[in-house]
Amino acid sequence: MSRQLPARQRDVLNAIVELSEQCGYPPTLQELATHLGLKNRMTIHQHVSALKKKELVLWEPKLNRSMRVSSEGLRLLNLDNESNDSHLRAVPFSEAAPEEDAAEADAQPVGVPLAGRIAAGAPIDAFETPEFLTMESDYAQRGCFALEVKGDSMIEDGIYSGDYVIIKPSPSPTNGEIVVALLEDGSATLKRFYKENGGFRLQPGNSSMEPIFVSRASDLQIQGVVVGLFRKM
Amino acid sequence: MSRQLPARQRDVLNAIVELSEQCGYPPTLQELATHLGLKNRMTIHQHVSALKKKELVLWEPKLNRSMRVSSEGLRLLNLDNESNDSHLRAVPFSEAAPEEDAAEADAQPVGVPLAGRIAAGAPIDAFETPEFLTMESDYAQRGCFALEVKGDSMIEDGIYSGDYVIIKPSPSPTNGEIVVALLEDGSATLKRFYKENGGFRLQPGNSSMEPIFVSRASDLQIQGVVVGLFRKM
DNA sequence: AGGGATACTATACTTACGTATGGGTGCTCT
DNA sequence: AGAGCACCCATACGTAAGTATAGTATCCCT
Repeated sequence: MSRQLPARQRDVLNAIVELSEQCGYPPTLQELATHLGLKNRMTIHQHVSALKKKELVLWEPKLNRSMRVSSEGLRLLNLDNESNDSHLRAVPFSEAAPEEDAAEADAQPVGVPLAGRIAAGAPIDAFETPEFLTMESDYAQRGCFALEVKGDSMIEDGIYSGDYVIIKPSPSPTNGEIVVALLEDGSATLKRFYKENGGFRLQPGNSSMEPIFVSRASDLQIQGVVVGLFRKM
Repeated sequence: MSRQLPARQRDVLNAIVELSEQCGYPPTLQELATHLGLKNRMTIHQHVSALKKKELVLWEPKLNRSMRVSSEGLRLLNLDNESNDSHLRAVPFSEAAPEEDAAEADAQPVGVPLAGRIAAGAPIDAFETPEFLTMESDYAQRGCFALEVKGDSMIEDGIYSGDYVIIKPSPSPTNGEIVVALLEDGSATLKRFYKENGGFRLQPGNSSMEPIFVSRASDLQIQGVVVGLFRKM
């Protein structure tokens, strides 16, 4: 098992993600240091170097703000935030950094310009709502992952084969949510989740398919709930 | 009309977008300069300052790589790339920059980790496909915008009310594509586009609705074609 | 003809970023 | 006890980035 990341390195990884998300661009070593309450950049330099060697972080030497968390790095964070929910945020000694985070000021979402609303028959408010539609900014950096859908089990909910569903890891969904369920035989499906009569019902969104009933919780493992859907056309 | 952006400023705006996209982080003034074939950063500094004053660019003074194109800036680029297709790429004097772009090397997409494929009944390849699902990185920075859908005109194509469609501006779609059509009466709809018999047919994806026929091209304006769909759940 | 906007250049200063060097403490393992 | 790791610190250096100042050339406008 190649996993066994030192606690502080995971904190750093987390901080990179957080700061990148907040500012729209990756942090510098100094910003990371003050964010984590450290007095010296060199400490961060060592940690990030270690993370780079493990290929959890992409980092061009000598290049300002070139840090990015790799695919593996993000997945590792997902897993950790899931299983280890009692873990404290970060910030080792001083709970709040003494001076305010300079980087924390100008948070602004990155996204696709949201031009307006298109109604069937009604006029379009062309370019009147200058907002952003944020997609991966909301999900990518924090806990979520994507799955490609194969099959028609949720077609009546507008989830088609070939779509991508965004999954937020959550072992205990509420009734009616669409979940990724891992069954006892090792198969995984996308179904609507209902807890009832002491058991569970997994309801497909396809009237030609039958619901699945699971009585024992140990036979059912919920990987997460669907929080978004994306389709390339 | 507040629009009338000097040609070179739009080039700079474009370059910011391109380089950001390529590297995953915003460029420096120097990188922009060499990318545009300029010998001195100061030129870029002036242009970006102008862009900042017009609020087309967000830029923290003295902060490395803190440039970002604003909402207005992106929209402006969309419009320009659309209407002014004869415009040359950039690069004023020397067509190709003499030295290779240092920033151009390590392009790597940013996105949601794509964990695997979920099949109805088949086992999930849990965490075996370490790729990324890129969403706004593919669209945001280059020409596309989003619209929120209201109505059921495309429900049989899995586009529901409340979804967001990603639109790529394109005045001349090919048959069968889903387009945003602006009709002569000022209304806008989402329909499938067919050019036939010298006229146009706009086919809803809803069998309880009738297609719209338009005979004169001047009565129909295509805002763009749907290249993606996004749903928050 | 003059004013102004656009566009580019050169030189030089200041700062902050990345990095090298050299320590320090506490823990675990053998 | 010593080796090794995780974790932190301070100092110092080279360089690249942002910026201030100053100057040139072209074009358009009234």
